[in-house]
Amino acid sequence: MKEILEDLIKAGLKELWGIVDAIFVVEEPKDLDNGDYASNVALVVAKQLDNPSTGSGLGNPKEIAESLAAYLNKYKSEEIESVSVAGAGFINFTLKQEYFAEKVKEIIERKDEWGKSDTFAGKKILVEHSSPNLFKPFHIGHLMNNTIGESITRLAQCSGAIVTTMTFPSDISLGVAKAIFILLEEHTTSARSDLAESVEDLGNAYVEGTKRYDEDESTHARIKEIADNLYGGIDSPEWKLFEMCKKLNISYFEHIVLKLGSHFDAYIYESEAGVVGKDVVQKETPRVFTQSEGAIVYIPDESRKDINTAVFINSQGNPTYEAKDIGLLKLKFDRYTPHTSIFVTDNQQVSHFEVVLDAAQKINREWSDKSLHVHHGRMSFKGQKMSSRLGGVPLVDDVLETVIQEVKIKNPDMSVSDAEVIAIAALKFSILRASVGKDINFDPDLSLSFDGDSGPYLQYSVVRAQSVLQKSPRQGLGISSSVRKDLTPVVVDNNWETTTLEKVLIHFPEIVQRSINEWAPHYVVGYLLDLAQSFNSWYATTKILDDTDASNYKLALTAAFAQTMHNGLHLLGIEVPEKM
RNA sequence: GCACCUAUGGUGAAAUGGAUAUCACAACGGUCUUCGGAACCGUCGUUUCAGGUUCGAGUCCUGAUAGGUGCACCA
Repeated sequence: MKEILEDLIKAGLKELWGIVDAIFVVEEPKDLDNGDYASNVALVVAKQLDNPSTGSGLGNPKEIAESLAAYLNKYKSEEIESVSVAGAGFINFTLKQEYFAEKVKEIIERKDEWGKSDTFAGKKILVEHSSPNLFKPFHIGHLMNNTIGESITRLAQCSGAIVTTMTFPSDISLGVAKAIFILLEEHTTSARSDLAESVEDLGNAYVEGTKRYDEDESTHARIKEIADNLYGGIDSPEWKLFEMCKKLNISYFEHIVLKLGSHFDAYIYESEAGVVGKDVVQKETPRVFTQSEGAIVYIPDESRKDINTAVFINSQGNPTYEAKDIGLLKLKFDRYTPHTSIFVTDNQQVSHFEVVLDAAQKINREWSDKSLHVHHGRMSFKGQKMSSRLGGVPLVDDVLETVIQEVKIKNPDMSVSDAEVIAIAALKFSILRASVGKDINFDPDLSLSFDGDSGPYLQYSVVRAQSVLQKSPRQGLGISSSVRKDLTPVVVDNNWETTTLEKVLIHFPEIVQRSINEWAPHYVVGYLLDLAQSFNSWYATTKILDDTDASNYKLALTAAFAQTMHNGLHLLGIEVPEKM
């Protein structure tokens, strides 16, 4: 519809003023009372006509809008009810009820395909997120990263791309050597049968190791020896233990990430990227990198005063984080040849990646041109309910448990899995509602509400709609059912007046498109809130199951709503519970 | 010190240079539910400051103020 309107306007501009190059938009109006689509074309064109070099001085937007609207009314396509002018010179289009009924039918028929775009059809997109620090427990920062990364992954899938998901566990560092030192000393590793508890032991060893290293210099020699053996992959008690811990951590990571709704096609470990990165950096010295004080560094050009010099290989000969990222870039592009390679980290790493990508661009242009760094804010905690371990940062397990308990207070009979689905929705929603990049101050006592703007509010609306559909005497109307034979053809009551719900429904694909263009899930969140609200309002004033109604339109509309909400929530990585 | 990011009702947020700045929470008042009240309807209240660009600025530019983050061998 957007394209139809754009073409119509272009034809009008050409016919009336001979303008062919105007840049204008056709969009969903902020307020749907103003029409179903709106355009700012007159405001834009006014400027152009006012320009002395192009002719007359008739730059009054309102008059232009009137002339154009008259033209459009004359030549409008059959779906358009009317074209009018409002405000400073906006052109508003109102569509006929037949058009909305047609869309409702389309939504029901297309099911999970409704809203899909073809922006990146057939293109390969690689998404990296959730990269854990093995040996450190999965904390609230990881949750934020995972939530945003997963949503971007799903947007990418929705864009028609062939998506590969990847994560980059940090498995090796001096810190890890410190932890291994403690574990070797304590011999506690094999004792625990519970996975979570074992992982907790490793986390504690990490903290303890850092402490011992700082307090007791006599440990340094041994810890350095352990680090060398780990970096070198040299067979030794520490190496065996390291391998075992790594395995344990990865299975724990997979377990928790699966619960959150993510799956990873590929793992590239930091230890692996370090070897590759060191090699690349050495080969590109002195062309790209420079020897300095025993280390190999990258010095940006004069023109890049905003980025810093960084060490890529330290004077010990070990690759730093920077070189590991160079290695990661090489591995990503060699293995997956992506059209776009998205990676998600927090804001603290912005300047780090500016340096890395600036250097990468000189090694292989593709590495920087096709990489996209999505960076999000940090999640901090107020609130009293959360126990915080690990230096004040709450762990995902604890947070999730706390929220599940909250859900159960509200509904004690609920199944564990439904409670978990709702708790995860509440958490993910509170992360995705804000634009990516903003810090979130998460206060579970306040900001994690189950009322109003919240994940459970969205879930509730669709659960209720599904419940109505199931109670209908007609069969097979739900999302999960494969046949909706009683809803097609959609029969509309002659006296039906277009509702806000229908007006909101038709814009879903445009919103999805915008989220893909900007890799910004929060547009979907905002839209789904509008959608749920208009359904709830409509629901409150309408009897859907109505024996006196010969048409099936109200059921069809309910099904179309449920489908759209379902598809939208999927993009956010939120599932719909059976009951709530 | 240098660089980057942020500033919107009491609180948390939204807004593609466009229409009367949109939601929710909180507060106050209402719906009295049999298709699910985790709902619906209403009241209250907002763009840090000073300039500038523009027909039009929360949005762009300059400066100030406040906060956050990063700056050589950690990740």
